Amino acid sequence: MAELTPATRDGSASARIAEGLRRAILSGEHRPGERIVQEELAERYGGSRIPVREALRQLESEGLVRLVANTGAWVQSLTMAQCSEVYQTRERLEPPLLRHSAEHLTDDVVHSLNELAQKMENSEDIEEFLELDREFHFATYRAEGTYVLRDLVTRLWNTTQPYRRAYTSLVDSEHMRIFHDDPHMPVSALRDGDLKLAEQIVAIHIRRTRVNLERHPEIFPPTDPNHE
Amino acid sequence: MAELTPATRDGSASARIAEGLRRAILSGEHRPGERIVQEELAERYGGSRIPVREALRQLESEGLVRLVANTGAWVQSLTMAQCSEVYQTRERLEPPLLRHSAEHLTDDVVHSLNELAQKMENSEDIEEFLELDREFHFATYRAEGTYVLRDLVTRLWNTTQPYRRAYTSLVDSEHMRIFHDDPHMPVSALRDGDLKLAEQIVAIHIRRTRVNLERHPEIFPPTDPNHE
DNA sequence: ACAGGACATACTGGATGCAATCAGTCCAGT
DNA sequence: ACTGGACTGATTGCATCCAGTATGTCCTGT
Repeated sequence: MAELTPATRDGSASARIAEGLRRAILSGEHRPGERIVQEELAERYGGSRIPVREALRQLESEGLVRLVANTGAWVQSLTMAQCSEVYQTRERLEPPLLRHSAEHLTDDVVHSLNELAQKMENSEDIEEFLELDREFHFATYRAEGTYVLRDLVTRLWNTTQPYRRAYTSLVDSEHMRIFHDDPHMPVSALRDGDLKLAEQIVAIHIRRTRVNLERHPEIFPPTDPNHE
Repeated sequence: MAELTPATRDGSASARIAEGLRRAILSGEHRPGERIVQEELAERYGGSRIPVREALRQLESEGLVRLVANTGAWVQSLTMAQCSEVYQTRERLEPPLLRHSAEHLTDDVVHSLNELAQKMENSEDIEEFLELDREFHFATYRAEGTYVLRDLVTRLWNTTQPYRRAYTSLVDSEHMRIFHDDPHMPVSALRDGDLKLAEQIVAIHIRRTRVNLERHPEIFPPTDPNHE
């Protein structure tokens, strides 16, 4: 009986730290390129450096943190090319994910999607908007039987979050946001059962965001190619 | 000058252990569901449990290892559904990756692809075949300017490696391998510059493997849904 | 004044040790 | 005989401590 895998739980300290730091990075509290000092984190989360280091390893593997041996940790920063690559990948993955999910979509979810779309339109605060946007997307991707893909997409979202933030605030300051995307559109398509259309809307949305990001190289670090 | 990210190197011990364990899992030395004991690894790689734990965190994030708090680590095992999902994802990602790469393909690479294809046809040993197959694929994916996507595909390959092994030996024992795939086909397509065809060949190859895997549920763990 | 090198500081990497938790075993009670 | 509970061994999680490395500073020599 020793070889069966029990249900997953998570080691308290290191999991807590990983979660907290991930949230801090995604919320913009730490910005790309910023130095992360182990001891500060340890103190902040009330522990020693050991669980901090484990958390950093995990976040490194998720692409949120960059570790250099004997030197330190930094919040990961992407070049424009890398960011584009992530968006191109999303463009490939999210439409089929949406399709999978849509087949199990309940009226409840459609209703809450509508509510979220409404809130997004009315949102004035960028952080709130980003939060709603994320919630909106993952609400549509909440299918049974898709774990791998959803996890993958989540990671892609996470690594590009800082640039989505920068882009949103840019577009926002140009008072362009409302023209760019109407979140009601995909919901209508889903409600009408027009999956093909919904897929296309998602793909176009992702592509447009990428193209617009590529128009703003000033968002990205100057030269540093920082590949592995 | 303190906020610039230096070039990446890797902490010796924990990186070495992660690499070694990854290789051991991929080579089939450790099989899915097998228990991993920290102290054994520490002794094997000549270190303490600290770097072992960091390595385990990393491999967990890569999907090769499964950690349960206060309980232990196991080599990750996938259900058939999860494995199918990975293959469906690969089917989406590898064709465009191939296209990107093909644009930078040199004659040298095409030549070595041909050699690899030849070796694969002549290979009698399953482990050798798996090794060649992997080398073959990643040789075609060696493009400039695609890091994110290649890394992603590598991880997908890694997590399904044990099942690819089981499948190969199954097909092998049925003397079916030669009918299933001719690695010369995609190379010809690439040499002729027919990217569309090459993409299709890759997609079909992945799909066929998935469908065949789905015909052999005995390869996978019996019930255990082990989601996170 | 400037370049090169030695020193000091700060931080990371890793080892050891201890407390906490889990799994399997044995025993008692029914 | 079988179920339930306490116990023990094994293993993980974490904190403290020490060694190694990198960075920034200061000093010396030209």
